[in-house]
Amino acid sequence: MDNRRGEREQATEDRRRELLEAADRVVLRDGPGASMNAIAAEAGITKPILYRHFGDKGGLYRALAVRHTDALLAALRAALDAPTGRRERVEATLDTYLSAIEARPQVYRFLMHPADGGAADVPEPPASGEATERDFEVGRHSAPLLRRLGEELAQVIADRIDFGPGGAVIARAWGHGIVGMMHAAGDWWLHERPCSRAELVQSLADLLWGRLAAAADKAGGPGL
Amino acid sequence: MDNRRGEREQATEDRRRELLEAADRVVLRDGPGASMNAIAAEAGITKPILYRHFGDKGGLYRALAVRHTDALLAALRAALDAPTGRRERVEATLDTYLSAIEARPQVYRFLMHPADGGAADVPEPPASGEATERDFEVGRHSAPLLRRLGEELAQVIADRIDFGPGGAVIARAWGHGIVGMMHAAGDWWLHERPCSRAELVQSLADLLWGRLAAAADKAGGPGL
DNA sequence: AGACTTACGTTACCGACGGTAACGATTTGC
DNA sequence: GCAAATCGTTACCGTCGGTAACGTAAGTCT
Repeated sequence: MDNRRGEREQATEDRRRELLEAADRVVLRDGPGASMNAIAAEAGITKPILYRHFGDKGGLYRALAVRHTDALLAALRAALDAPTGRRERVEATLDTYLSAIEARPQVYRFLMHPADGGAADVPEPPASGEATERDFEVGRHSAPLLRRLGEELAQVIADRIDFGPGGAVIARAWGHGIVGMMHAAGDWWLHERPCSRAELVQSLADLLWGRLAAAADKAGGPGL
Repeated sequence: MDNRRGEREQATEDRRRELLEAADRVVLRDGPGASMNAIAAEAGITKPILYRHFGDKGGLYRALAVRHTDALLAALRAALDAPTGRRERVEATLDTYLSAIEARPQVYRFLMHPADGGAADVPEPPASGEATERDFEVGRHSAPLLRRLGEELAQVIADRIDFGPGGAVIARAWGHGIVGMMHAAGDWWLHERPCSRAELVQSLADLLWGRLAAAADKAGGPGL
């Protein structure tokens, strides 16, 4: 029985995995606007099973997001924990993040970007009208993801940098701020590719290193 | 005739305004999940009129967003153009942004935050199921808004700071990065209110001023 | 004045979506 | 062999964004 029970649980977990992989495929193919029907079809089953496994669409998405996020978080943590100087660590972390979103832009867009129709050939539901454009409700969850990253970074900062009293709040402000900077700059960069990854890393690290304060005013500028 | 024509145009523009105000009311009341039907009802008309005026939901949203965004942009530009020192200007800009989102959090959430149900009493469509949770497709447009802010700031930076050659790209990276920082930190702050506005402004300005590079390691920390 | 255009407004509808109820199979345990 | 639980289905609901078709009042032309 325990045996049986264990086998069952194992089986359902395997099933879950399988469904998640199918969902992954569909989301990567159809973009964030993938419908539950489409996912079910890809998995070779029908909707109610999906709902039995994940409750609702948000549940499925959450499971999907956790999968992808954990890998990214692990990579970032590794970069953050490298035994090098602070500047090198910051650069490595930025580069790790940018590498990740560069390597799997569709995953990135799915996780972070509310909507964009990351599909190659079918940006919108094939025929009929033109834009049912149901999102995957990604927006509902992308913020939590960024928050998670921000809190994580805040923790690292608080652990390593000695602010005075009340430093915890500063560390959190910095954590969220830096994550937001990375996110926004990365999003822009991924979209326009105006420079190499290394150049962006340098620019952002320079910004974080106070180059804004140190930079000279423009010659012919308005004076200040 | 020209007279007539002018009157007509004026009338339709007034109508547009009126509809936008109604939409505004509904969005502020029902949160970003407001439906076209609800907006039409609030305006005392029916859907097709909305569609004739704004094309589709995105059009309505865009018109709504422009209204609110322009004011914010103007305020930010004023702060950015103040005849003070750079640090003061940065602080003033941050403070202006935070003041804006603090003063009208619902508007902010509508513009920037994909979904959250900013409503006070009716977070989700009253009866029936529980979560139809159609967003206002805000996610589709919040990115453009942030992009716009980022480009705007990039322009200011490029105008005022003298990078070497290739400086335009650096300025844009900084512009988007800083806007992202402001956005993420502001979002976190608005949500948790962990400190006063002034404190957050100081923390972020310090971050931008290179305090990360200058800060001392923690005493008992892992060494670096 | 009476026909004609033009804009405004309506009702009624479409297809797709998220989500669920109700009903078969098929395996499991006694 | 037989009940129970599990896996899967079909068929459906309500809501949504969006549109076609139709009516109506007002200004325009002859």
